[in-house]
Amino acid sequence: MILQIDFKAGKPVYLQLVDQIRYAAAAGRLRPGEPLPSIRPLAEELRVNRNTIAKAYAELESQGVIETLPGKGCFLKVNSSPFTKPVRDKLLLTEIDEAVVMAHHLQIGRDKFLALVQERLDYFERKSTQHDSAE
Amino acid sequence: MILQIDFKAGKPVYLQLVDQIRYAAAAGRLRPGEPLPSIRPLAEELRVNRNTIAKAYAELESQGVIETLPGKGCFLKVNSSPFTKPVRDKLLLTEIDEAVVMAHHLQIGRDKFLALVQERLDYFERKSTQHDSAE
DNA sequence: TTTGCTGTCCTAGAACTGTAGGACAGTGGG
DNA sequence: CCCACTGTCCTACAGTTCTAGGACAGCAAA
Repeated sequence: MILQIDFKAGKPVYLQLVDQIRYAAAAGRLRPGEPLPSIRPLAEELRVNRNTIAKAYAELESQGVIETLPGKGCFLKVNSSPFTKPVRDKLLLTEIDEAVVMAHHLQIGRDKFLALVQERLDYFERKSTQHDSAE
Repeated sequence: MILQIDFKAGKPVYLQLVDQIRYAAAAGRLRPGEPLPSIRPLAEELRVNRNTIAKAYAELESQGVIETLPGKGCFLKVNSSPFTKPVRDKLLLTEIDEAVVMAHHLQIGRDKFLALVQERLDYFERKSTQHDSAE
């Protein structure tokens, strides 16, 4: 887990961490069951308060991405997504709609949009299978 | 333009308006060149300060979605997107990646994801052509 | 010009958010 | 048990954000 934060990015540090960890999990760079860096050492390394890391982990836990074993640490969840199917569908639909609306305003056509989507799906799929076999 | 705001949604009012207008434009419910509701009447109707509406419009203008003609009002832009191609690509890619990462964590597979994307593309396309011809 | 509309700038206060430090609770090896 | 580690809760404060009201500038019809 290589985590980097940008203090002058405008974006809150804890959200930068949330995004990076979500992304890393989707790319297979962080695998189910694997432990996340523990809060205090990571806080020291990144030069932030431990509660900033704790807040990121709490957010990830509420999203069902990680789980906390009291006294042991935080781990990437094996079976992600604690939400019901309708809730999951709604969450995803919102994201998809945002992308589709964005494409409209950027005047990017259906074909190019679909090509980009497939490209990114390939990218994440390739990455995660790489990490499954080798690494 | 039917705009509705939810004061207990947690989301800032001006952002609710930005989203609704972007969405309406993408769905063809608001067409290029068409005027937006003027600030003061809309503010009164929605029971918010005029600056809240003004802030939403300012944000939309900075996104290249609408334009302001001094003394006349705000109108949906005809040729949207004042950004360069690399910037547009990066903006869209960010949105797409968010959706793809979300799908991963919701354990929604590639096929269902692609089906949903196409469904939403169809939805917006259909809506906007409906509004082009009829109504 | 006057009137009434359009959006805009400036300022201010209330509310919220992000970050931080102290004290506490669960776990496991010596 | 005791110590060193794990994460958590509580409180606090600085900074930002959101919303709001007053005064101002551009446009157009009477």
